[in-house]
Amino acid sequence: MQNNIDQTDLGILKLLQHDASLTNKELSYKLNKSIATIHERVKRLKEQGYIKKIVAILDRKKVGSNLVAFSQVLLNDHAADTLNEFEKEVTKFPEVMECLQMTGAYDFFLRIATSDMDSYHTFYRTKLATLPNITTVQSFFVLSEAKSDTAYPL
Amino acid sequence: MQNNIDQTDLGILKLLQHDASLTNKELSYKLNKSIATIHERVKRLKEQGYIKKIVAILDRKKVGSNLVAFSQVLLNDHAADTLNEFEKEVTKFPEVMECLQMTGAYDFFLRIATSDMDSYHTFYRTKLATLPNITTVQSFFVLSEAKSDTAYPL
DNA sequence: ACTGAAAGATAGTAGGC
DNA sequence: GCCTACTATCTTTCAGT
Repeated sequence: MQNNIDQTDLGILKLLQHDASLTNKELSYKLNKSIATIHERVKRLKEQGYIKKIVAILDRKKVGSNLVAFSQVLLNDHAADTLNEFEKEVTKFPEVMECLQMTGAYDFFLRIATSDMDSYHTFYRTKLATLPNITTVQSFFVLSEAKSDTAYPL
Repeated sequence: MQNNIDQTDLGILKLLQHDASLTNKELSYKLNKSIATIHERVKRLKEQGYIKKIVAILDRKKVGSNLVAFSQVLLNDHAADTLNEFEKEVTKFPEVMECLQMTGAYDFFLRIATSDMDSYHTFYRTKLATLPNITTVQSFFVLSEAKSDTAYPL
């Protein structure tokens, strides 16, 4: 944490990462600052990259992503080029929401959203498994989400 | 996917899940509808729960979450009460961003954000490991994020 | 459903403390 | 760095098609 942000900035970040539809007026009331001050802070937090983006979180089942999988991928070669090439190709698939390189027995964790098991199967056979240098893919499927937050502890 | 949404609604969802700072005016231009129509659609998509919330996505390293872990948890008892109790308690920890019940050898996947390995260790010893009925916890740490999206394929 | 236009609210700017 | 006040822009409502 770079300490060029103060308590007011932190307050703004805490609130906006849970609800970015709050107006500057509402923030100014909650944080006891003027609207102009809040406006200036929020602008700076965006410019300096503390706030990367504002997004709408959708109900995944309502938009057809009924099946979410975590697939752990092991490659047969760990040269930088091989890892980069895998990342470059796998991140192109819209089903792949996340691609994380990890410690442990596998190289990557992928979060994959599809409509059902058939379409996961199709994704696996026609997209994921066609990528070069894959040794093993082990997949787990989400049964339920007791918590699903994008907010970091602040 | 319930089919009470049309191509315009889908267009709105596609755009807003990547950038919710788009104004109705900008959406109306991109989707060739009037501002009032877009306004009405967005309002309905929120009311019907397609859009669950609008959030700011922060730069995790800038706000001190330098270490992200996925911890797989196995419980020693799979009665509904035990599972519910675990979920109820573990989701209270602010470090736990996600708690997903999963298929496979483990019961839960937790996404845990801390500032460094020391503070992960403290979290593990003073919070996670104090919960009852845990048999095994296996943790993997994020090395890099080639893709990290909240947007579902639409 | 969609539109255009009015009314109300918010974002963004400027000047001063 | 913070404020008040002003202007520009956007949201929200509504009568009309």
